[in-house]
Amino acid sequence: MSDDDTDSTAEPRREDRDFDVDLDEVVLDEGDDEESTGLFDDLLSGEPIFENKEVLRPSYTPHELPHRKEQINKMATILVAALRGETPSNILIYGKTGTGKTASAKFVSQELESTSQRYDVPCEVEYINCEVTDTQYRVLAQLANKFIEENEQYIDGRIEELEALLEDVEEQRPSEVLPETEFDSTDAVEERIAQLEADREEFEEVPMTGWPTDRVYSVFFDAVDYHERVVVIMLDEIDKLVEKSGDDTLYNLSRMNSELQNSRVSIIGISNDLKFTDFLDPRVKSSLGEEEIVFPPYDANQLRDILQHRADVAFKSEALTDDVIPLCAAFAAQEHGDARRALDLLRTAGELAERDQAESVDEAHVRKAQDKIELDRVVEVVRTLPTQSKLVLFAIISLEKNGVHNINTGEVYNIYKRLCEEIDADVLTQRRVTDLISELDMLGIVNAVVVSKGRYGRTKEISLSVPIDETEAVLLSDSRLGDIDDVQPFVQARFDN
DNA sequence: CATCCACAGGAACTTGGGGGCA
DNA sequence: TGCCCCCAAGTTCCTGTGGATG
Repeated sequence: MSDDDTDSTAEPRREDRDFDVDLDEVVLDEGDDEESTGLFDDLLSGEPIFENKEVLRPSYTPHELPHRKEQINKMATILVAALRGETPSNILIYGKTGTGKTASAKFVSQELESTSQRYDVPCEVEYINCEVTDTQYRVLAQLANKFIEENEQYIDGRIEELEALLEDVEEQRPSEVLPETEFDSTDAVEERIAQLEADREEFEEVPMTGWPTDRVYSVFFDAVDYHERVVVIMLDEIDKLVEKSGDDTLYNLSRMNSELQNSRVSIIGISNDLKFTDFLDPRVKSSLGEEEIVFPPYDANQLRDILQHRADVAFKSEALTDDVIPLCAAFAAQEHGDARRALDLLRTAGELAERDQAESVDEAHVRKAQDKIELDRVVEVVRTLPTQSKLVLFAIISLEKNGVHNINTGEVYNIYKRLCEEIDADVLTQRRVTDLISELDMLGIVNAVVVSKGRYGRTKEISLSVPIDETEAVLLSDSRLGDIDDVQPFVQARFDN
């Protein structure tokens, strides 16, 4: 469902990053428009490099996950309990971005669900990405709505069965058919159908907001408990949830089992952060961490394997020169063994080669891809920043442009205030601005270190960690910041003081 | 060695906008 | 309509602090 397009285990990456590829492609038609035909012919005639680009996209879930057999088997051994109708232990999965946590977990849960259908054991897996759904209310609401949907399907299924049963009864004698079922008369069957229909009417969709949380919880609880089954709740990026809204959600989920009548709940938590359990209530911690599985980063050799696997499908044969895959693997291995990054790199390199109408992808394309990915990321992050953060960033850039290095909070705040007045924006307090600076730091746009300068106080030393001109251009393209004429006077004023 | 700067950053609170419900 | 809830962003008030300086 909608999960697949939000499955990123990585940093915020709100949209697909292809948006600016289109921009570049538009530029292509400036040069060669002598003929009205030929625009696309040229592009088509070049031997295409890709055979099937889809398998390189982050959203693609492979059928095979090299070098993850051990972890997958461990998950499977824990989860078979569900197929025996028992409650599986809760699982905590650790691993950095791009180590295949989500892919493996999704793979296992797909297998689990399909096996459970074959053996006719009621078992369901629900996936929630806590980076998107990051409050207790939203998690519960989303789960409640999913289970309500499930229940409606379940009821429809039951009603169908029962109606078929009634038909059988009409054809044969009730005494021959009914004894094999739980019913002793056709009336009882009809009653049950009416009951089910009434139940279905009672299900109430949980609204996005408005209800008290405990009401959402009880709707969710009833929905889960409606019929017998084992429910596995998969919480991706669980550390984000704990960070933002505490461990109440996890506490509620983990104590559910003791109150459920018909069903059993088991939780799979997926985390980037090894230490996030430190903030948990000890009870939650012990119940959640019954089983722990660690996904170590891939090393360069493993990455090479993975890339090779996919490249065989993704590219035409001979489309890659020999050093492309090792190089992609090496770059990604430097980024804590991030397979997603490696695949991104390979795909982007291929796209660049395609655009150059090159015969094959070579080392230079990979290096260009490396730069492009980083720049795209920065552009996207900066572009989608809230106005206030943009102003703060702009203040930092202005200082940097005027040769001020090791900028401190006070300086940023002063420039920021002037910028706000200039474009008639609300001026935030310094307290808030320090938070905004910290956020920029976490996004990797600036680098902020707290230093003590003795008598001259304690402050953050801030420096820009992205290309200055490109970033400035992105900021100025914002409709509100576009009005700023020249920053010199502001910064100059600083020196006058 | 104490002092004291210039903030960092935690906690509680407010504001305003999403909504439900009787 | 008035009262309830949830949430993000922001404010107010506050205590804490590393180390050059007097």
